[in-house]
Amino acid sequence: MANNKDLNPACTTCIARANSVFGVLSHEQSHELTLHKSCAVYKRGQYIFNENGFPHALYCINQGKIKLNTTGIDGKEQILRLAKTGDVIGYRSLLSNERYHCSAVALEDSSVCVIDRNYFLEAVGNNPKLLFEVVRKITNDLKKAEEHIVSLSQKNVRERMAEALLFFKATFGFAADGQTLNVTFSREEIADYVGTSTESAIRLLSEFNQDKIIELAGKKIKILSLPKLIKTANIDD
Amino acid sequence: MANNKDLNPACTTCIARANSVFGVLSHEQSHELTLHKSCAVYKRGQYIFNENGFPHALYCINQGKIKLNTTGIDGKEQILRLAKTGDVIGYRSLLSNERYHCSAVALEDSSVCVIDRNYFLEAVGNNPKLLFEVVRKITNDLKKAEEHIVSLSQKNVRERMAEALLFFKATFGFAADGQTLNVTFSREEIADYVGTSTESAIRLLSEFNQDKIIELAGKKIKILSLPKLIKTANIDD
DNA sequence: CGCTACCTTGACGCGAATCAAGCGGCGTGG
DNA sequence: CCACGCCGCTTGATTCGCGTCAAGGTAGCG
Repeated sequence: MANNKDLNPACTTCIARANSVFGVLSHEQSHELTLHKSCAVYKRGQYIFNENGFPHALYCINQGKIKLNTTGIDGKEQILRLAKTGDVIGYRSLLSNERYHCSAVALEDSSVCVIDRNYFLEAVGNNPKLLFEVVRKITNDLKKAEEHIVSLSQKNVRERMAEALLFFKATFGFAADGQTLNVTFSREEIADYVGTSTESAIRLLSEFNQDKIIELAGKKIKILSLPKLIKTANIDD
Repeated sequence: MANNKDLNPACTTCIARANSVFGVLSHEQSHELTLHKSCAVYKRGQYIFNENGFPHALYCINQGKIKLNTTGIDGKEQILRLAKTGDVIGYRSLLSNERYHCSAVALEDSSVCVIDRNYFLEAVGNNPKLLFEVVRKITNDLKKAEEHIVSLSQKNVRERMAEALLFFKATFGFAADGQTLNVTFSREEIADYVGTSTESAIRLLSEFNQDKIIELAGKKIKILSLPKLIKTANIDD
């Protein structure tokens, strides 16, 4: 499924851990965590886990970007969440003890730590602080999902496209130039987040380009005017 | 805000508790819970809590039906979740320690137990079983929200209306006749769940009525053919 | 160098929102 | 007790956003 590199970075010195839910672990606990995980590398497009599969592990992104998506009508994909370095994925299904209801796919070559299921469940059972961290993550996911519901219900595609770009920026930030989104999607993937057709996504992006809101260079998207983008997204109050 | 009735039912003998997250409490713990809550009655349309307010309590529905909704563009409402007897509401904001991002409104006259915030937070901190119950609830909310996202993205209004009726049935069940939905909404409320205009909701309901999928009698909705409804909802696999 | 996958643009048609008008029931007050 | 007014429901006409189909163009890769 994925190339298993020899290197297995230690959680104690992992830069990603600080921003992750495991930031609350003591040095000793981090060391123990290292003993119960292994690290794997996934190339762009490879699956970390699969819709309908049983969860056997928790995944912590050591370095990279992941999308969580699900297959809807006629095989059309819907991107539900995005994850970056330091994020964990797969906790929802682990905690609810269900099959995955979405798949995790690498958006770029990524190295991901695979944490043993039973170890994780024991760890959260014994460490309320850690469990609360995970709970905070899930409540945040729920909040974002419900905001997405309102957008899909009440906004038009143009507004949702602007929102999507703002969401990508909030999640992955900018590249070194401080303007270009630090992530690349195919047009279809953007459509899969916005909830529209690929053609409409393309049309809107090139409209934004003409309106000098963004600047396109292949898959690179440079945001020229954040205020214009916010206004286009019709974000109130 | 609400008429505070004198009666304060004991959690130890509460029928609703069995189906609620508090089902895992011991007799003694239930008794302690009784000491940290009070019961209030809300009439149809009254607010239990309000968007943007600070959470001071957890609410457990002793008897009744509640909708959780949020205000979007131009004041248009979006129904995000529904709750019935035995359900708790307000846990998301309590656990994430944020303001409410939606309001809770009584769909019918309801009696609701108000559980002290600090007591609840202590209780889940000391009782991993209870916390896991709440986590299971949130993960389920997240799953349903994400399914709703896919529907809003990929299905047309007709399919979503059929899904909505199925969802109402799954949540509140049937009345004594085994066919009529055990809940009544205004046409506008139905539209607020489906994510459409009131007029479209009305048109679709009367189409379903003509197609003998449902039968309308005022706000009562009788489901004549569950299979037809499922087919109309275009539920795959 | 050619194939494939992705991107782009145009034309067309339908679904559904919006606007507008009328109906019916219910509560209130004269 | 009836009249009035308000609110929710219903239906029709019109408009237009956006999805779909179709036809290239382009870039990366074997």
